[in-house]
Amino acid sequence: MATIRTRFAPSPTGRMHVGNLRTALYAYLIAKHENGSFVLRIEDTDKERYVEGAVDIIYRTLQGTGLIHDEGPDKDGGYGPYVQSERFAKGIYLEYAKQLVEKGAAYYCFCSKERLGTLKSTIGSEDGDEDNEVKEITKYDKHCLHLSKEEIEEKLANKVPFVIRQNIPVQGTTTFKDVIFGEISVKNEELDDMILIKSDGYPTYNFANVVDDHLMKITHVVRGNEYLSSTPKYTRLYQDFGWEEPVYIHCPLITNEEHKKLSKRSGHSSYEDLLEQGFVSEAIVNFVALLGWSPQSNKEIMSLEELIEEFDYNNINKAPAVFDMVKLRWMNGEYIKNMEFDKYYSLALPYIKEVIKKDLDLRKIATLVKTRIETFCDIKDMIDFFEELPDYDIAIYTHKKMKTTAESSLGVLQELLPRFEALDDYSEDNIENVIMTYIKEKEIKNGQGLWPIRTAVSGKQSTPGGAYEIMSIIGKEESLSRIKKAIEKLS
RNA sequence: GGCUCCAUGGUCAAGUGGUUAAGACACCGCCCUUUCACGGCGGUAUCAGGGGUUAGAAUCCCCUUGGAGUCACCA
Repeated sequence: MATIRTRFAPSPTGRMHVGNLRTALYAYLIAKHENGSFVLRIEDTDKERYVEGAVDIIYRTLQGTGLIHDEGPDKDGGYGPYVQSERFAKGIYLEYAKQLVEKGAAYYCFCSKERLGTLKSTIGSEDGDEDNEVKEITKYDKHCLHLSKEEIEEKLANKVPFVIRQNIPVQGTTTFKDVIFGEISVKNEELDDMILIKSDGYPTYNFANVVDDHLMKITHVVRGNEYLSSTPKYTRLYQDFGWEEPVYIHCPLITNEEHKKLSKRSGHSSYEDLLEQGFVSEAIVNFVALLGWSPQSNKEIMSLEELIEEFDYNNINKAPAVFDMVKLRWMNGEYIKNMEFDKYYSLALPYIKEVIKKDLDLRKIATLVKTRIETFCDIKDMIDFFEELPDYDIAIYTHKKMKTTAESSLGVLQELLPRFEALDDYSEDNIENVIMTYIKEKEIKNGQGLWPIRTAVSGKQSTPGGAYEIMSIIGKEESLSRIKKAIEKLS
């Protein structure tokens, strides 16, 4: 069996959306599972949509997720160039398009936009109150197919703008096979004579894709389900060229909560957005891998290596999957909890420093919060009280389960204040000692003694860490000040 | 609207003719506990509907319904 070669072929149009990332991931996993090659190809045939810097984003994303390509613009594997605009410059696409013209499988078309406009027919529900989405549909009428050789020559000589269209037979059906969806047949009459070469000379995505996949010896084409309906046209192209078709793997769509395809516009996250939202790269990859596929073993938390080991594209689901942020959050929390401390600390530090300006033990704060956050962005609201005592309502001193009230709390704080004043070394142990001694003397429940203190020094109903940790972190001066303030409030 | 695809809990999903229909997230309860988390234990909840095929259907076929994708000189 030949070595598997898959490719990831993004367009440099902005950030990497999760659907795109998932496609890249699967392409990578399929190749790596079989020790094959993963190729990166930049599809920049649309100069209108080209975004400056987008290529860098692609590199950074691949780097960040660990989807390392074996070949690409920066790693020549003998099938370059790997950037379509460079391939275009070499005249590759036009050359192949002309081949098809020779064979009668494609033809020059000189129709104006205006004429094309007259071919449009409008569909859509005018009476539908809800979704009266009106669409225009064009099916080209093969008008230029019947131009004589002389007419074509003349127009070309006169520099009449032209495109090259695929000539799809009027009769018969076209069938292709997809690994996930099986055999799919479409009547040829349903297929439009799609444009292969645009009037600016550039190839369309569909054409460039076929030519490049063939030239780069791609064995498995991994792409989103949205391409399923254009695949028959690819099949025709392969057949017209006399090339062997690759194995198609159309991944199920990733949708939003409304079960609609994720798109930039739906305000949904790209990989970069997710990083900004405090997610860990590994968690994103892990989560996305499980959208549409699940391993034989019931494992959910899987490293990229484990994914490579277990991935089997025959087990990919057909149905679209909803991108569930809640579960991503959970998974991210798992990654954070299991993360080695130093790595965690370096990632968490910027978020901590955003709120903590005072000279506090940031490592300690980071530790307290490690098992409590799901994303790094959760840190902020959790630790703000270390920096400054929030304004709080004394109602929070009342806790039924702790058996505390504002009155009982006042008593505890007043009695404890002198002992805290007497204490110099605010280590956790010392503080614990002071408090527990007091609790034993008074023969009260732990909660009765601890709740008022934690509340007083934090001003919050819930906090990461307890009384000892908090006091030890904010130190003597601040602790006393907060307790005094509490006594004042409660009096 | 045409074409194509899809259909197991709220979500991700196992399942491939015989199961008490896994597991995870979420939700609820209990335990642990100085709060909140973490952790542990338990619970609610799924085969869209209708016909077949079969001794037996979540699994095979058909229809209905519902949903999605696509129909560009965008990818």
